[in-house]
Amino acid sequence: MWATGDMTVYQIRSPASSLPQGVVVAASTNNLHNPQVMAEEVTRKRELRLLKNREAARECRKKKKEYVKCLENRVAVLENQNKTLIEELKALKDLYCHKTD
DNA sequence: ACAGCACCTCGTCAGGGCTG
DNA sequence: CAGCCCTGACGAGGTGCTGT
Repeated sequence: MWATGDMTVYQIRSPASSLPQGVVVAASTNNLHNPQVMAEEVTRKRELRLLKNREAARECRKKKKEYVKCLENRVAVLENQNKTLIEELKALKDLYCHKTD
């Protein structure tokens, strides 16, 4: 998504390092041997990834909250329907009893 | 007033699933 | 298969309540 232009891209997966999550390291061919530029790039990528994940987590929680609210509404609707049906059944039973008397 | 507890929110990590 | 997104799990910090 945010990998750019003529960068060559590779990946480091090292849980014990200071980069616990998978970090995509990208280097232009120009800066391949410049450690400082490489380090800055790593930091930038990590911050970007954390920012995106932060927002994704917010969105995920929001979505979950809405889902739960939706389920609660549905429960309320079904409870009302159930109540109505029980009353209807009761009325029909009463009617039937008086008919057979 | 304070400690202890339960509960909530948020950021981060890990890992699975999807897509080009 | 790499890169990305989504989401469960976890820990940290904040808040309100309750017993002492």
